[in-house]
Amino acid sequence: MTETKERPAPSVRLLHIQEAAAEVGLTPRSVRYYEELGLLKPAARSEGDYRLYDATDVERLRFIKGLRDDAGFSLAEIAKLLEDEAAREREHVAFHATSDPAERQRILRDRLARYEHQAHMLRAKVARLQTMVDETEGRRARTAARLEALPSELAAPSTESALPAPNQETAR
Amino acid sequence: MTETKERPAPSVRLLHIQEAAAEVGLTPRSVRYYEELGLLKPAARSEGDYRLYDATDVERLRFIKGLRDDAGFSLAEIAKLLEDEAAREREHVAFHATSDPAERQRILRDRLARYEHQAHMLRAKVARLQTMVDETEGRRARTAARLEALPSELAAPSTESALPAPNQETAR
DNA sequence: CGCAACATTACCGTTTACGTGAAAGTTGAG
DNA sequence: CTCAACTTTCACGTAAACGGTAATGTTGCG
Repeated sequence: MTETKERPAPSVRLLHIQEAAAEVGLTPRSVRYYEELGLLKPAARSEGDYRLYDATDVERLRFIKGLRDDAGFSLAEIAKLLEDEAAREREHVAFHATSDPAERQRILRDRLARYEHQAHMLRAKVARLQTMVDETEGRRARTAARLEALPSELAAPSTESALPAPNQETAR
Repeated sequence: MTETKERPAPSVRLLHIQEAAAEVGLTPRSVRYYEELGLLKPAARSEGDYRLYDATDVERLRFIKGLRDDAGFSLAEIAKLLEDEAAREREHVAFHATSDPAERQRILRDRLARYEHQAHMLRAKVARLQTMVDETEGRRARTAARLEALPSELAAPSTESALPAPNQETAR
């Protein structure tokens, strides 16, 4: 690899908003909107006030998108789920800054509680969704069974065709 | 249970819109809106044009609500999932009307295909959601581990009593 | 019957989650 | 240094999913 330039700090690749957004399948507008709602804050700003995103920002965006698309949460609900996470993340710095073990414990417990809450909500949603899958699966199975049972009737054309439609018109 | 009245036709209990809506946790307004979008049609209308819902209507409403709340589908997506189901349900009548086994088979196969499609979509969503649960669970586990690993310098008289955060859920 | 409670259609208002410019400034490859 | 491409904030526009209200008609219990 020929270095055309020195690479003093390749450690932190900061992305412009379009790159970050594209990375997770969002538009810059949405990302700004999420920031407006307090869902995240770019790791930094350039000299000219351009938003600059790091890896954790991108992951956070991905998580947000998952909550929205896959879990179907509203942005307001997502905001609650991540509520003070931003503020707490600032305290993550405080974690390393403090030497007080009680303080460290408090911070970690807070974080733990949040994750447990998130996992709980998600699992509840998975459970309800699974119920729907099962129901649909049940309907499918019953229909499949009826289809299986059809051939026998193929032999006997009219078993009970004397069933006049009790209601319903063909309107829509 | 003594019958205070004759029960000439207890077979089909038809509900007014408010009863049907309440049954599944919706508002009459939403139910009318869903009808406007073509998601369902009341089984009948009263003499004065009141909407009247039967059991299958209620089940359909419940399914719609599940798709919206639990699966997070938009009403447009739900419309697609149930798309011709309404039309096909009309054909369900045709199923009993026809004596043509080939026709019956076609109808059932159509129905089967729809259920399979629905189950497929739901399972895909469950899978993605499960991934999110796992990720969150992973973060939780790592945080828990770090908490465990905290130096037992807890000898320091912390201001807070060391009661393990009562993880209370306010979920409905 | 009488009438309170509920229903119907029609229409306007609201919130959410962005899209779409406009005007002005910033970046960075060449 | 230039200049196209990108970004900023501000502001207005919009589709989706209903909520509310009005004007009017329907039900059904007493």
